[in-house]
Amino acid sequence: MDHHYHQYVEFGLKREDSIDSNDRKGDENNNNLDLKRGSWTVEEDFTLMNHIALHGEGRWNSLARSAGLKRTGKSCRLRWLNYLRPDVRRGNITLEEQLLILQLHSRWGNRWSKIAQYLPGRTDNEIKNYWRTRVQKQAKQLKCDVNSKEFKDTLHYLWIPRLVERIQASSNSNSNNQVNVQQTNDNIIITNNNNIINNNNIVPNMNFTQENYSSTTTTSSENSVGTQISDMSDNCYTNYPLNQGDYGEILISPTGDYFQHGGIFYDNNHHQNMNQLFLDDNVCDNMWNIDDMLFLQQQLN
DNA sequence: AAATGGTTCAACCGCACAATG
DNA sequence: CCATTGTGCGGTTGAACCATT
Repeated sequence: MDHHYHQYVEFGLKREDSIDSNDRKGDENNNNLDLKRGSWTVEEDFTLMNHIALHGEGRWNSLARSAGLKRTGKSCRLRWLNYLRPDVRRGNITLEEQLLILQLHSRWGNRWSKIAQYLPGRTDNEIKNYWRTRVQKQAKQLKCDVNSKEFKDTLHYLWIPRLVERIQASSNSNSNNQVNVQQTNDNIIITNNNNIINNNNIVPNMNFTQENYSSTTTTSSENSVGTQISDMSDNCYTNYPLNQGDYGEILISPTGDYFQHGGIFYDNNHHQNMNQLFLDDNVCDNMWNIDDMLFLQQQLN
């Protein structure tokens, strides 16, 4: 079970790092000695959400000041974009998302924000973390550099086909959206009904040979490199220690129509996206279907 | 039960660039 | 132009969590 809100554990400073030079400049007229760092509290989150709901986002330094937050503008921006923003998706990275990340990274490298543009609701930070904690970890276990040809081959010939296989397998359990995967000498073609996805449109230099692809589709996670490739999709993002109720009980009215903090009530009809932040777990699963992949293909063309 | 080591991910930093005046 | 301020990005950190001993 995934939850939208993680835990709040600290109400004080965790870090006493020096302040970013730009932030220092930006806050010279403020009292930067009061600047707070470290984890955001529930109160701070609602102050920020309140302020943005009323005044919009942007101009983060002045926003931080006028909202009364003892934070840098940068910190407010980051908190909003990576966490509080209503359309931030949380929870498991789906198979389709994993496939996209691998493909787009092979095309653009560490252009996290660019990659994130193609994964709605995912932040560059989250994708970067996924890459570092999952993909780089695999490279480490294979005892090869993440940028080496050896590892890239492993990605292309083993990992990605395995993902495609799993996507196909999961689609087979849904008879309304069956996916077929065919391979040519040059690329993989994913189809559902009359639609076609040609992976060459996504990653021009990613080719799969018949031999490589067929071998991986029949040997599951075993592979010819001699090292076990763990199944990334099974162990990611499983630890969300705080129940959503721990947060929601504070905020959501018994009817679910309003939530409130500090005496300010929010009309669910006008801020339903914010409530969705706490309530909607269902959105997270199967968001990317084959039609979305087709849409992506069109966008990339 | 306690210690230790590994993992995760939110938050930070420094820098580059854009916008503004 | 130049200086200042604001924004965005990629890399890095470290507290909390988890697994193992």
